Amino acid sequence: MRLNSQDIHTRFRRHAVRVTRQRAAIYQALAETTSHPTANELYQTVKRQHPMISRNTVYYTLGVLRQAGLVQEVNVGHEVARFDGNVTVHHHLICLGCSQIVDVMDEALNQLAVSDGQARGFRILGHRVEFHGYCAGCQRAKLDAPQRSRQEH
Amino acid sequence: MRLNSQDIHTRFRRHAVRVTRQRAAIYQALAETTSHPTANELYQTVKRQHPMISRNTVYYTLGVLRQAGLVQEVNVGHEVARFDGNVTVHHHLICLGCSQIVDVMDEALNQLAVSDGQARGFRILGHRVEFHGYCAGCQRAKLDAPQRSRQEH
DNA sequence: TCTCTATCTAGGAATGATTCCTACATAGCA
DNA sequence: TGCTATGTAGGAATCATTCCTAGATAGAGA
Repeated sequence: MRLNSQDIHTRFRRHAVRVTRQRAAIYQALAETTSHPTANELYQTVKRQHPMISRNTVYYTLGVLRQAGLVQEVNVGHEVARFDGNVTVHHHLICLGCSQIVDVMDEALNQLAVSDGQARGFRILGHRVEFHGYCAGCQRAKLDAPQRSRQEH
Repeated sequence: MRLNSQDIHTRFRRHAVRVTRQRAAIYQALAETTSHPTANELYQTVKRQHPMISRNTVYYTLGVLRQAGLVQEVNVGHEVARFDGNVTVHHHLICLGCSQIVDVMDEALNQLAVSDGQARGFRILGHRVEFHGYCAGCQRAKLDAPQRSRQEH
């Protein structure tokens, strides 16, 4: 989703986040994609408009935006951290073949709870569901390739 | 759960995993705890009986055991990888304060599915639910401490 | 039980994501 | 508009994990 700079300014200030060109560009890059880019991918994208931007700024900014709740971090296995501009409650479908992450919005999944007997005194604030499998493309690719373990991730 | 070396031998061979003292010790260490230790914690534990063991062997062995399905890897946020000797289907309760991970066994959680409309052609093999919150200890600690963001992980 | 070989182990080096440090730049309050 | 707390760039540091390699060993087969 393309955002204009006024939108970004308003959102940032509402969360008490200082607005800089670099931050706006990073947030914009994240808002424009439904893939879940890594910090490095965002760095590469933003560098096209801001050739001087530092990788460090990208990391720092993602930390700021995450703490402000403007951005979400998604982690799959021990892979590199990925980021998601969609901060509504949602879940993920993860391809074990190509590591792509697809958003799943499903009200039923938002209602899950742990029985009191198993909660062990935890105060639960939220939950996240990850579905693991193979996307359509990787299923086709696997027809020719040898079987690999399901535990590979 | 304390396992004798015959049990371990049988399990390993059933999964075509070569048995060595180092591997048995690592697997034993994992079977004896319900916490979810990191590779380094396992290294420290095993080193007490095998002072010459290399950290590399721990990593390599955990990889072998994981591929064989004898061990599960659990990842929370972008934190260090943790391991779980419980390979039955189960889910996790994660403390945002102290990062402890507690197992949740709940048949209802094992039955989740994604609606066809959202599955986007994925063939789903499994799923995992993570509940995030604060354990009893951290709730008490927070009564005195200043509030921290829920997004911190 | 013995031999042989594929696989394991130890340990050091390499990798790569992320964080730390610091001097200069700037957003935005007053 | 000026001032100051905060952000940025960029280089160095950290640290989990992986790679590489020479010597050790599990276990299949004789």
